[in-house]
Amino acid sequence: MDDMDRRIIGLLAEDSRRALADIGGLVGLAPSSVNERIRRMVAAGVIRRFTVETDPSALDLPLLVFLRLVLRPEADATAFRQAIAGHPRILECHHVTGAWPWLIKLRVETVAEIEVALDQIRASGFLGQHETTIALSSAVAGVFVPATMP
Amino acid sequence: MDDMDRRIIGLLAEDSRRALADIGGLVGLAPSSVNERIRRMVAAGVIRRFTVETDPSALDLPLLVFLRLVLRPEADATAFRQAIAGHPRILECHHVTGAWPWLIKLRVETVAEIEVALDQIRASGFLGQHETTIALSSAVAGVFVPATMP
DNA sequence: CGTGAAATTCCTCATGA
DNA sequence: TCATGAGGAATTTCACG
Repeated sequence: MDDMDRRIIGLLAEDSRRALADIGGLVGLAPSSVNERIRRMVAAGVIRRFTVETDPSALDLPLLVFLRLVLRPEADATAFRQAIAGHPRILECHHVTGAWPWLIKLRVETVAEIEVALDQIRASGFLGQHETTIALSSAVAGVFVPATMP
Repeated sequence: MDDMDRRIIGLLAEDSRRALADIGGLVGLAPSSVNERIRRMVAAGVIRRFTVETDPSALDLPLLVFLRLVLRPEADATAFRQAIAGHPRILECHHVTGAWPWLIKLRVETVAEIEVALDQIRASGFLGQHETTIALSSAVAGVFVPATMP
């Protein structure tokens, strides 16, 4: 991971379909050298995957929702992690500092779907107190990559 | 945006370097038809860009931080949006429901950088009360796409 | 670790159904 | 809207500096 690698990553983030020759021209390397660096970064896990950023509304997920919650006292955090992993609407779930130890970010099609998601989380049996926050607009929207179906 | 388009997007999200022939084989379409659908989705803005997902730690941004804040009463929300747009560490900034109207997500290299970022936001002159939350671990990490340099 | 050229694979585009 | 096929690019590989 030297500076050259970082420049290549920046260019790929902008447009990962760029030709190796183009990238090479911009960073001052032969196409095959660029190719070799990309191959290494993929192998090292620096690059996790080549993907597409999409418009969430076009995929019928216009609502961005944050859930902050505490688990029930007897809950097993490991089991909770597994219970929510793989939920198609949950984009992120973090264990965080503060009074509400869990922060979940999800995207849904309608407000009704918020309740459905909450019920599904509740079904794990670990849900304690919780708080729902809805995004009204976004000054910086973030990158949306659709879930991959299994 | 029919179901065929959705399947193609799912496959591209998984690996956007897949050959058109592969995708066509999986969804039952000729390579040129897949190409045409992708071209249309890019033109329509359904696909925003082809990009790469990376490991934030490998790019020296291991710390995930959430800021919740209120603006000062006299603050102009539009000016605030512009002030934070383009900040390299701010991945997301949403106007949300609830007692803390703004939610910012950022990635930084060290805890010291949290304070730097806060000071930069404060420099806009709009920052009121605020609360910092640090992610300890992530059950669902989310997708990290590095910022593109201007 | 980087290069350049050969060999392969892929994309593009015009045409027709 | 989709499929076919030819021509032109791009990627990949590899022997060498």
